[in-house]
Amino acid sequence: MATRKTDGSPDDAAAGQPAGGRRRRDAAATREALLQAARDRFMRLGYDRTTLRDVAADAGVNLALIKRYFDSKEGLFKAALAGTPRFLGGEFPQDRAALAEALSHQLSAGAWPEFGEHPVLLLLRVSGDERVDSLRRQALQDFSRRVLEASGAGRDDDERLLRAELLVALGVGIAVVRSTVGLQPLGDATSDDLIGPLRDVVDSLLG
Amino acid sequence: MATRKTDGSPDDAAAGQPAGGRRRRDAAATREALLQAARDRFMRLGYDRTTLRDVAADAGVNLALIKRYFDSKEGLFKAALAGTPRFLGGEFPQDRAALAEALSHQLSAGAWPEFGEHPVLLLLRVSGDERVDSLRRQALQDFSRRVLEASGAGRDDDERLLRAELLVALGVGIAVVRSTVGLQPLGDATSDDLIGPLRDVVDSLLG
DNA sequence: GAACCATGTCAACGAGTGATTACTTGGCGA
DNA sequence: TCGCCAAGTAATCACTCGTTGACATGGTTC
Repeated sequence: MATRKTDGSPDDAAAGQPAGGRRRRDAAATREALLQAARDRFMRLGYDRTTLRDVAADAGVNLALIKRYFDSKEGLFKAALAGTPRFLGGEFPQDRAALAEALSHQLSAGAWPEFGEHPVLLLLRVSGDERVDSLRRQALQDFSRRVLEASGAGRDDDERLLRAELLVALGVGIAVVRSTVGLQPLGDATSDDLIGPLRDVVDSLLG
Repeated sequence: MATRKTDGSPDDAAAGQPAGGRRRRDAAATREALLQAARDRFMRLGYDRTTLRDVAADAGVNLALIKRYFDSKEGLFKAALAGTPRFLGGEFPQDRAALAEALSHQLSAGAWPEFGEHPVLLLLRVSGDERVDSLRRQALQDFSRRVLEASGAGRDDDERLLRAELLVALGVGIAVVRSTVGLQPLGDATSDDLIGPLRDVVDSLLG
């Protein structure tokens, strides 16, 4: 279904090759176009429902080039994972107010326009391959660890650890609920809508 | 892969036929065994990675019987969905303390032993078929609506609605995080571990 | 015991998938 | 201009999946 465009239609715009005159043989641009298409598909559909033919079609590129640049579907998935930006930016907020503020922005509708959905969803998709899945788990645990650190919880404080993880779970849940059910008003909530409740939650969990 | 057991090995124990002497031709038991195996697979692996051959093998039943009893994979999925028990029991708790109490039990590790994972996960799996997915969405929205009612929010109060939905998101997030990442200590948290933090969250969101 | 039908078995199909190979083409350096 | 190699193409293979129809068999009814 959707829009198959195996024809040479010039909508490989995603490539990002700067010059106006688009070249035809550009390995870097091809690779990038594939990556972007792959991230989009993997995030929206998950690993299994994403077919390499569709990714190649989205990127306006021949199927066999996926093997050339990423070797396999698994390789493509790994590369897509690796390109996922760090959540909550480079530095984590260091106090509760800033944390709530950051969360309300990161979790608002329409954040991550270049991803369509919240990139954390990429980390939830089961690939079926244990090597890939462990990579996935590792990334999500790293994320949690940073939230823990930001919350000021020591490694030894089990209760505070649990509370920080509940905050992570809330973020994951928001992204999941929004992507799978159009639950309103949460689905379209802006950062202004979220900041109040999130501040309350952060305070009650980590206060 | 896995354990194919097309032979007549007597591990159709799941069937639940009461008498000790297991009968060989028992439509109801066969149907139930298929349902149970299907729920398990769908919940752990999602719709796509669940193959009918594996479900049939788990149930110790011939593949073609799925068509007989459920007509198609979609039919099997629908039946599995329909059998999902209502979350939070028959009556919703009507005050915040009771709600926190109920949530801590429903979301504790090892609840739902007959499902393995929290059944809400079944509602998050995309099937790819729009008719099935709308069923799925409907079920999850019904669930949210009941939480809203329990929270005492009126339909007109958008902020309270949002706050109740955040509570739903938290529950979903806990189930998802636990199923996809073994995040500790959340992964093994008991209802005793959860009750404190959850009480705080419920109060801060709906208080 | 015979007829009959629900239950269960078997083997195969067609579609779609990831993977792979042999081939063609474009563009750059000498 | 001419090789040469990276970039891109087309075709196909091997395999798994859901689905299907023809067939076997048990057990109930008369």
